[in-house]
Amino acid sequence: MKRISIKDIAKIAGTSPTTVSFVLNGKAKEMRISDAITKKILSTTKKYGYKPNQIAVTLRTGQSKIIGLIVESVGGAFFGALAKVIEAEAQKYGYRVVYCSTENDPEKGKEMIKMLAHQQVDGYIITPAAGMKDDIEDLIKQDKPVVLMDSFIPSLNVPYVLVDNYLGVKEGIESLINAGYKNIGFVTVNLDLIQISERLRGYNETLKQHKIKVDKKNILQLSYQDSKEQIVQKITAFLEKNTQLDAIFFATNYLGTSGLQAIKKLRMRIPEDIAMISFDEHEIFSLYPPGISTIQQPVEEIGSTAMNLLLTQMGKKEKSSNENKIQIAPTLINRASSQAHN
Amino acid sequence: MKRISIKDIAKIAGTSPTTVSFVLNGKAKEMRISDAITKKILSTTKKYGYKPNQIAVTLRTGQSKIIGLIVESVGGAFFGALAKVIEAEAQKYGYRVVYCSTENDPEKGKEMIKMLAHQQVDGYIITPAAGMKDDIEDLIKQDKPVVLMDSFIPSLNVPYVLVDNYLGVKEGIESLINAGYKNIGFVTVNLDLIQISERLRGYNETLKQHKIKVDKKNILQLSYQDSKEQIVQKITAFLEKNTQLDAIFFATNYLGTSGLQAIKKLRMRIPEDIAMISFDEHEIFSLYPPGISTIQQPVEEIGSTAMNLLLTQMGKKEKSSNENKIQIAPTLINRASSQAHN
DNA sequence: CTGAAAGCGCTAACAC
DNA sequence: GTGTTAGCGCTTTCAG
Repeated sequence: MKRISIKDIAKIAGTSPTTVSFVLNGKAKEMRISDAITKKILSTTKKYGYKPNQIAVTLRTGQSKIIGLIVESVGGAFFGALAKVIEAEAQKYGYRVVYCSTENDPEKGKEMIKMLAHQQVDGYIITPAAGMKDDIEDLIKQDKPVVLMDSFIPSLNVPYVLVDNYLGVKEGIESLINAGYKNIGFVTVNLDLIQISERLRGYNETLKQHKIKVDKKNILQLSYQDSKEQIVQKITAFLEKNTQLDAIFFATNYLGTSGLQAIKKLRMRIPEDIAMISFDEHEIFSLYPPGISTIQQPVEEIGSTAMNLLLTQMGKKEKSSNENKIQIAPTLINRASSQAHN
Repeated sequence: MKRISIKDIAKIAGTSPTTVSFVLNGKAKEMRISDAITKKILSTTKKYGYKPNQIAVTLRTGQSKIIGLIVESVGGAFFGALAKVIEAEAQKYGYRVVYCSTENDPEKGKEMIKMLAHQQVDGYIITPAAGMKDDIEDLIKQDKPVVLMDSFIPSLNVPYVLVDNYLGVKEGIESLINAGYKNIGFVTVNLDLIQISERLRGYNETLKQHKIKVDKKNILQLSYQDSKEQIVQKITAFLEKNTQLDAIFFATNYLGTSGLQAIKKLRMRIPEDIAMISFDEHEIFSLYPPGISTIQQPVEEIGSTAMNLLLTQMGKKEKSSNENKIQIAPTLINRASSQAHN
């Protein structure tokens, strides 16, 4: 059973491919095709379940109606929520979305960009890693619409949207300070990404603003290469050594869940022995006793903003603002893990 | 900056598109193209970074080299792990994977199939929902390779791979019985899917095999429509009413995590007040005190098996076995939540 | 050994 | 109002 083509439809309806094409693309009015033939075409396409071959359409028009979404990882709760809102928004404008993950490997990221380019993708939403700069630049040179998300590349003049990482950490640290915690540790990772360095900056500067001396040994910087077990191991050692800590801030949710394991292993109580806040939400944090405070990213807003920036670039949507470098304020979810306990 | 085409390369290398195509597709030897011109072509393609336009290739060859993966949800840990192994396997054979999610909505599932079909996808791996039968049948009629995963449609003769749901529940229930639990509850959902009904069958039959009377009021069947809050609410009520229960089995991981919340709300201790096992792994289960036992699906094996079945159908891989309806045994992860406590 | 040319299914300028 | 036709970029048959 071979697929039916526009020619077949034309033949059956006793007309030409042109007319069929016009009718199907809603240009019947414009081209003043007669009602009779319009109806005839519509009914035969319906009857035979004809749908245009998108590949041919793409080749002919140069428009694939596909948007490429390159994220760090397609596992993960962040991606799940994001995909949903981006897909919904895209659909409104007749676009589809294809997902790719880089697993934080710049090589893989570059490859994904190339692959999407060969597939003639119309626009890109990218969570950029360090090594991807040149490839993103190439896209720009080719006039391909690009939006960066969750991070950005300072030297590149490309629209982006991300959470205000500095502000998020600041709010978290201040809430700990206000609850009476004095020795706040910070666990982060050695990724050379804006969002990570902004979080560290949030920690350092907030402490300074509150006249608290920043002590290097209160900061643990893990390697991205570390396995989950290694991370737990290192956090455990860190907590054992730094008994002066009465609170700890984790810069990402996977650090936070690893931290939870370490704390559990040490049989420390939260927040009595150590208070805790993690960046990024995770189902575990709401469930794990006594409830872990988090800095929640407004995922939906990030997704829809990214999509809007992209659609604007593609000329599908009115510019809603001249701003195209956007930081969105996160929300501090206050659970028991960061409360005072006197 | 327009993209460079095969014609341009031919012109620059002083040859014809044909020759370039042959060289690029590794047919230089076969066609006995001279070494000199082969080298010339290779160097110019490299120099200009030429890559064939996949859209044109697809149109011409009818092969998109893309596999469509339709799953229930692209959030979720199951999907994350699955995507990774499927993508890796696909890449070995020069295929790409595009993901779609149905969110358990048959309408959306049908739409996704159609969409992939218009994109000329070469093969499908589908997690089928009830309403998708006709569309899957259409695919078969069009000789499109299809593999079902995680579930199957009994009336359809299509290769599939899924975990042995019956066996998984059986092992879990037996481990509870062996630990001395007598009144084992079962929480499930009203989805009309093979894997769900098999899990219930596992519960019913295992009890019977151990001469335990199956009591209807020990079974809670939730609606798929229920929100997370409603589910927690209903499980809470169920536990409050059925105080005779000393253990409970959750048929899926989202039921399990909801159950955890209910148990937490009721301040019941695990396993002292109630023992627990959940189908499907989830990060929470390893972390939540005292550790929740689970029936773990061998995600990697399911993914690679599905991929193998598909590649075999597409004639890309030797048949490794004549069996194409495959059930894989799950693993019982024994944590403290299902241990005896006397 | 290499190249000309047809054609995959569709759109759209241009005819009539 | 409707049809003819020329490509989009590529592969592949067939003819040199």
